Amino acid sequence: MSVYTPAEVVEETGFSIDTLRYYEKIGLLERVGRNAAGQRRFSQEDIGWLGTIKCLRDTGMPIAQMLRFAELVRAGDHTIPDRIKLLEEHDQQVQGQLQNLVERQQYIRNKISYYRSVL
Amino acid sequence: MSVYTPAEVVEETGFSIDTLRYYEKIGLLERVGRNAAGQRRFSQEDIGWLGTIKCLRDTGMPIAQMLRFAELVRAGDHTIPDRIKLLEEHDQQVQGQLQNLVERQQYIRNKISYYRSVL
DNA sequence: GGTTGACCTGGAGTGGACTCCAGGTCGGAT
DNA sequence: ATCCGACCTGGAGTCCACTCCAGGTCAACC
Repeated sequence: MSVYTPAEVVEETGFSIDTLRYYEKIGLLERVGRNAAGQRRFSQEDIGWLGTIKCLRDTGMPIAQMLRFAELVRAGDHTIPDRIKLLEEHDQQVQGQLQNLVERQQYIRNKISYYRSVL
Repeated sequence: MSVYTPAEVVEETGFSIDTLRYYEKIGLLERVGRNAAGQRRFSQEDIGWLGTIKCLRDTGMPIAQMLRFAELVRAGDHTIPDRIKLLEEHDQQVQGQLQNLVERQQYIRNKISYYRSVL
């Protein structure tokens, strides 16, 4: 049952230590365990959860919604249908981002082509 | 040579009137023409530029960089190579976003599948 | 036994991009 | 005439997601 120091978690997750503390403060991360000196020692589970958080965050989910998701996770297995719903909505949202991005990228590329053509 | 009222531009571009004023204030939009009463009357060119702005903004370009681009455009045709460079860098950046999004989406979908499997 | 360096806390500050507000001007409809 | 709605200005306020700071603890290496 390995534990991780803050520095290791920073290394592994890409979150800054300030962000980790912030996430704990707002309850996105449940109270992390401490050693005798009061320093954080993250569990394997924490790391896993942070991976999920990172994925949701990097796909543009606002913190408020991640908090809702965190609450569902904590509330137990009976919330799984709600979690599916939340993730599916987010997936739709990501799908929209993707479509939008592809379209816009085309516009940018056309613009570049145009610029090239007038050189 | 048609002109557009603020309300029409809001309608056409999707920017709010406050955002339009803000963009003009910071110089992202060149001083827009006014009628006798001092009200804005946007030109066809303004609309075109706003389309470009919208595309760049919606693909995540920060305002500071859009400002640099605006300056290049204003500086004349000799900056076209620089504009190409800027847009290509941005295109790369968009490409990165896309790849990232696709990967993360897979993770989310796997998570959904997992949740479905435990129901 | 003194100096690092990694960590702690609560709370303040930052940056980016808007968004809102008070107080005012027009021109047209009732 | 007056009322309304669309617009104006300069400047203040908001929101989000961090990020930084001051002042402190602890363990370990030299």
